[in-house]
Amino acid sequence: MKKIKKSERHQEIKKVLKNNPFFTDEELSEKFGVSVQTIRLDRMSLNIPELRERVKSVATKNLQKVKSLGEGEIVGELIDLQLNKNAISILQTDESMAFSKTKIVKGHYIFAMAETLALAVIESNVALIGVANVKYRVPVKAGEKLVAKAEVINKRGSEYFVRVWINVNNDQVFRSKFRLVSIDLEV
Amino acid sequence: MKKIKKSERHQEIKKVLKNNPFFTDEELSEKFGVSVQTIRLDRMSLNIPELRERVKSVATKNLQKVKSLGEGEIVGELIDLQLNKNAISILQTDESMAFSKTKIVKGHYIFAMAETLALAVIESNVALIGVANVKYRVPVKAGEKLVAKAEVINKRGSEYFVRVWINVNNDQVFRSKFRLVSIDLEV
DNA sequence: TAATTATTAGTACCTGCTACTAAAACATAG
DNA sequence: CTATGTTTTAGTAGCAGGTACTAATAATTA
Repeated sequence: MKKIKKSERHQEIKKVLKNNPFFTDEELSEKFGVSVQTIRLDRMSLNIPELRERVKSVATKNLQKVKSLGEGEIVGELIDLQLNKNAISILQTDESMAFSKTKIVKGHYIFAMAETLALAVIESNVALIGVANVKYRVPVKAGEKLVAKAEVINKRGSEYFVRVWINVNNDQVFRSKFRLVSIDLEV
Repeated sequence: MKKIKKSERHQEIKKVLKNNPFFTDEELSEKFGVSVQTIRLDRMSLNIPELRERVKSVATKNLQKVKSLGEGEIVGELIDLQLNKNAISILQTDESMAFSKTKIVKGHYIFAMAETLALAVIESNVALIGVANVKYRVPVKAGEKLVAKAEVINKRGSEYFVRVWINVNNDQVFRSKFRLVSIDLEV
């Protein structure tokens, strides 16, 4: 490790911790060939919290994200539901859902929103077995608020057909038709 | 807090820490009206690591998850790529991707796999603007290994058409056609 | 009632810090 | 070259949230 200047080391520390927040001060001090105290001073002036706080923050941030895709949850916020008839959900998009260069929301977020709403509108345990007429009409930009509407359009035995539209300000950005079937549970 | 038995407390502790791993032993001891040492013994016999380890594990797990859906990454493992021609990826599914009751893999994982492979096969920066002929043919069970194949079937100006199939043991479980357009970047 | 199981108490030690004081090393200007 | 300021290093005390251990006390059960 060749000797580098304070300002340079500061940049490096920020970079290193950005893509791996799990280094202790001691490990960093070895990495940069300076004392632990120097690393502490560096963190102070860069307003970087201690290891345990960094780890905690990563843990809590992503726990929220995972939970929103978890058991029984729907992607977005369910604001209206008439079982076996129709449902409405909204989803506030942000940059974490988008490609960082283009700021265009990744398609599977939109799809997940539609899918989970389609599942939510049916009361029983269903599995998605078919999707038809899917169309992404215009790209969604990070920050736009999506409104999804689901409508059960047909039921044949244990098979349901659900249509889902997603709009931004009344402009349709997505639409599709889902085919769902009830699943019998053996517990 | 009424007095409960050891076994009952054990179940409760597991449950509590499952949906919030951020409690200290002291907080748990207050919650259950027992001493800190009892909580420690409980954790020992349940093989539950200490707070800091729990936090760290949540953090690393979710950091991986975020990274695997991050910049330029594809869902699954890219095993073959001929730019602008075709690509193959594989994805080992597990229970974390499935509905816990039915063990059926959630549709958006499959969709994300197809979408990211379609994006990967095109060299430039593209946005997904259309999907057609999507079909989930049979449900995928947790544990099954998905093989996705993408093929560029047409190119009109900045617009690409990519077909993606996903198979489990040569049985097709998904197929679709993506429409992608190049994006001009202003940095 | 005795034996067993569960709970509590207490001590020493650990990691990865914070907060602080003070000395040493280095750089730069006059 | 010396004085001044900046940067780095050293060292101490204390904290949170533990581990690992010993030992005593309470509650259950045979």
